[in-house]
Amino acid sequence: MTTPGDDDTRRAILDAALNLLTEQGHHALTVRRVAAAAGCSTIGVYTWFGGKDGLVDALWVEGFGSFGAALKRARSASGPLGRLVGQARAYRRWALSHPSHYQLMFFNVIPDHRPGPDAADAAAGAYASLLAAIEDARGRGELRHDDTGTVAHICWAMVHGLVTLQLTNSGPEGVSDSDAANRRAFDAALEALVCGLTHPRANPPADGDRPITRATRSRSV
Amino acid sequence: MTTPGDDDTRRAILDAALNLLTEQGHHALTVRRVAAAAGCSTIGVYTWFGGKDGLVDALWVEGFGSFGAALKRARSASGPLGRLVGQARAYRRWALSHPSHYQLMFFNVIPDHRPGPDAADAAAGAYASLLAAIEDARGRGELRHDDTGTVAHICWAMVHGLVTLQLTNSGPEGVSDSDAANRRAFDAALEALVCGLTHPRANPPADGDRPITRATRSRSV
DNA sequence: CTGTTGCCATAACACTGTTATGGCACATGA
DNA sequence: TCATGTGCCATAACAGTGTTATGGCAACAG
Repeated sequence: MTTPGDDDTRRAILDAALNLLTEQGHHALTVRRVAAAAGCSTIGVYTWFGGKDGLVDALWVEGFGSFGAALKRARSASGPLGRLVGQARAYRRWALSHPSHYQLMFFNVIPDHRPGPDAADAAAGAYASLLAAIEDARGRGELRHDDTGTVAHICWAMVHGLVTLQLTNSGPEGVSDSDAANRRAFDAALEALVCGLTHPRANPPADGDRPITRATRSRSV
Repeated sequence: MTTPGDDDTRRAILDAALNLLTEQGHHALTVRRVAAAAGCSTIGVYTWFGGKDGLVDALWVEGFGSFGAALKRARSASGPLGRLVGQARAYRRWALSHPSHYQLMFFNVIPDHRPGPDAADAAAGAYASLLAAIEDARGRGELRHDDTGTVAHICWAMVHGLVTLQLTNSGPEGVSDSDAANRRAFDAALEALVCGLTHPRANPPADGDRPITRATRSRSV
């Protein structure tokens, strides 16, 4: 790995890739198109990034850097779990502001791409501020649950699911169609989740179902 | 559209595609490979499905048919929103039993694929049973919210987010690594969400943040 | 018998990621 | 100064992708 800054072609390629990603979406992320936009041959992508996977890894690092910084900058909202709620809003704001980048990082949109160690480190850095917010809430006694990892998993899944439904225009009703309706649903979901994570347990868990077994997997749907 | 059953090559192609999808994943869904497995030439995919997009649409119809039937068959769990909880468990069970099919339907994994009308209808059929379960809970007075669409959106987002984190092995902590830990997190999330959707509002919503504006979109991350 | 229609194989096109070949510029050592 | 090597890169090619133009063959209609 060369020190950043001494080679402008590497930066030109990365900028061209970012440009194509945000302007035209992930389907425009072609080695030939990136190289043409950067003003070099396709071989430049291989000398500087090792191939398309390495270029996507660099986009991961850039994306999770910006994403994690946005989470760290998030202001606390009022009410219990205020820091967590502020991060959830910042999460949504970043995802809706960088839809193509978010899909690149979370939607498995590059076929057979597995993030390398640098990309995984960048992702872990973004997760860190979420864990810090939960530890903060735990210190204040606002949380019902003991397990920080479980609470983080639940919060991430909720916000990721909400953002995903809006970005893909899917989901049961036409909520995703309108930005205002989606924001109302987002606030309602946040309120319900905060209520469920802070209230003392009122209804016993209903786990009367049998455990999931992988043996039920069937070939033909 | 020809009537189903009178042409065995169409069925052979569809079966071959299902086989490749479940056995080797979506990256094996190649027109040439599907045709070879079905014992015909690549042109068969075009005469019977109009191309790869049509074949993926047919896989959508098959998948949402099985998925929606599993949701309709879901037994009610005990406790409030019992029918909803039962559907959530059935949702997770189907997704984990058909991971490749679920990714095909929800992960945007086929580049530039937009579902056609048949596929969209099949998806809407799966959503219908969720809406019915929520209407059922509303009739019993178990729900705090009035808007059925919003509640459905929240529930779908929660379960979809949880399933997605497990299928992609992502998320903040190592919860996704262990199947047991993931199931515990799933149950905890369900319990918290049920609590938040049924309890009377205790904590006022904390929406002191400014509304999201699309103008904040920036090109360079 | 003639014409039309439906199904399909062959071969090609444009595109993708990747790499072998080779050339050029520059640094290093004798 | 000259030889050597190293780093960067363009050209062209490879295998693989979705798609389609061409044409052949069988079955049915007039």
